[in-house]
Amino acid sequence: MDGGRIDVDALPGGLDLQAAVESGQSYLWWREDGPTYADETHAGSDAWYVTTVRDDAGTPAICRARQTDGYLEWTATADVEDRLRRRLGLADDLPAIREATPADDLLAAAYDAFWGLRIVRDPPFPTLVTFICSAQMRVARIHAMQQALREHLGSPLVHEGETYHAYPTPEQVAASSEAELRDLGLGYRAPYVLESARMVAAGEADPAAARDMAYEDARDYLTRFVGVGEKVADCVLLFSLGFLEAVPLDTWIQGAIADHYPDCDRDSYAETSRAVRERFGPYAGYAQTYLFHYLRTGRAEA
DNA sequence: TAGATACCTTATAG
DNA sequence: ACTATAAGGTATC
Repeated sequence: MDGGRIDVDALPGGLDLQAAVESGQSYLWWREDGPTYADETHAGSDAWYVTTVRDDAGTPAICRARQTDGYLEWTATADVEDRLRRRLGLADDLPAIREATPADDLLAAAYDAFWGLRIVRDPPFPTLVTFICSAQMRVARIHAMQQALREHLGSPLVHEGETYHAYPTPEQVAASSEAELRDLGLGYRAPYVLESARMVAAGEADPAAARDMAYEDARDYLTRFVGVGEKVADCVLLFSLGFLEAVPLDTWIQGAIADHYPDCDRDSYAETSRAVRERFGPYAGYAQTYLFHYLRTGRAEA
């Protein structure tokens, strides 16, 4: 039994834990008090969220965390503070990031609506699988798929008398079968997840290897995994590997570009991506994440 | 190298 | 009830 707490007011820009883990960038946390994403309009939640983390040796641990009374507090089966800080992007200087990004009314409104939302640094393999699963899916179902993968393929762990399941390793997923993954609701993504997991387990490719590459090389590298195109590759770069300039061009963001930033709208993904990065700068991914959450939650009605 | 189409499954709209 | 449509796209032809 371990745990601790952090004064979120001491962080530059504070923290909005709920926004961080329920804004569609991470699917690796779940609420204890009910279905995650069940009510996407709820605000100010101090609910407990649970996830699993692994140390450098691959040993899994449980971490329960919540934000309340100005603190981020947690209990865990091991000392997870350093990993938790990294996972939640607590070192990011939000005011400096916002200041460095060219302002406009829409982006300003998105920043104001969810100030404290931080970009996560989730582990590479689970992030890869998550966003392979995300094709043509709603966020609530993407999350449900990850829970199914945990419960059916992951190793059990006990914390405070409760049994949890670690996110499955590449080996555990690779040892599964397409039929089994289809039964978990992955649909046509099942063979993609299976083959990509096999590639990682066999040492043929490693999503973490992209971390040391130049941005566009890293994006290109990740597309060698099955089921990974430019958009999913950008999600892994932004939400796992710390490439804050990566801008996943999904349907929501493409719509926003067409409506609000038509000068960035080009013929191909690669060219639009480049135009968006030139306009918003090295933290374009932060702008993407705030805009996506703002648009998707319907706060932009006016 | 660009463009069109199929794809699992579920929730929601009509 | 029953059908059409869309959901954080990608692979294939």
